[in-house]
Amino acid sequence: MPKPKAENLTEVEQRAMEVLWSAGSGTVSEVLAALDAPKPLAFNTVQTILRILEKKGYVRHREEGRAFRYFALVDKATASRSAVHSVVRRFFGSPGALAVNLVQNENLGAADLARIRRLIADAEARK
Amino acid sequence: MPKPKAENLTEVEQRAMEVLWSAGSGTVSEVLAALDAPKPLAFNTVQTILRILEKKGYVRHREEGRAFRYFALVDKATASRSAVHSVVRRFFGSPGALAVNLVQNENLGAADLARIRRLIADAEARK
DNA sequence: TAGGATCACCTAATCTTTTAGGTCATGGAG
DNA sequence: CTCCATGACCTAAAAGATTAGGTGATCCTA
Repeated sequence: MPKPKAENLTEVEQRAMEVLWSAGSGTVSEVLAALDAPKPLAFNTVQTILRILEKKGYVRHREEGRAFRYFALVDKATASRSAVHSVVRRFFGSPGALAVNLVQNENLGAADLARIRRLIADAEARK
Repeated sequence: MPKPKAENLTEVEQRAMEVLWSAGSGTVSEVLAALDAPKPLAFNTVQTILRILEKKGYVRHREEGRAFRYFALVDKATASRSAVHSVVRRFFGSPGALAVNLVQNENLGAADLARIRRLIADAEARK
């Protein structure tokens, strides 16, 4: 996809991106309406957030009548991979170490465990 | 137009904590010496970082001669769990979903995979 | 056609983070 | 005893994050 930014999403930025990811796109009004945050933000605040996201390269906009319609440039999978890698780098050293930690300490559900078991079986069979 | 903020570790704060975690404790000078950052920081800069960490509750200090010796109040496991939970909350919904994602997409090493396989086998045998 | 709603843009206030200078106290070297 | 290095404390400046007011343009409706 587009340019990978080393920047990280902040809290409100994250929530705004979440709206765009699940709705596909949004005007300022639409994002504002979809953001049922603890406190409702002002129209101008959402507008500023989207402008900052655009400056950071996370979204672009297209004119649509009088308003701007915003589209995510970075998809959720990319953003989540970047966030995961940041945690891995800071605390675990490798993705595998994080995975081990999760399985060991987070009391995962039986369905998740079974799914992981099958993924590993497949991987090991294929090698 | 104020602004509150969740209290997470930032980049330099993280590095300073890393020093305390691995050394057990440290004075400003010791932390400064151990921080072989890209840029060497000023003594006063490290001092400020430690003061901020103390205000945030991550460390405490004890007088030692003329200097302060700092100790981590939050251990690395706790900080890493908090960082992982934040990523899980923002992107995955559950720790299991993150674990599945890692096993599926991150091309883990054979040793990690084997370790996870054994952890799951144990867990499933025990239930 | 007047009035309100919607919107982009500009500006700004506040707060945090990162970085560091200045001041003053003290302890050790000469 | 004097001087300097070390250290705590205070202050602050630059940058980024968060929130929002003000302004003027434009569109919709009565």
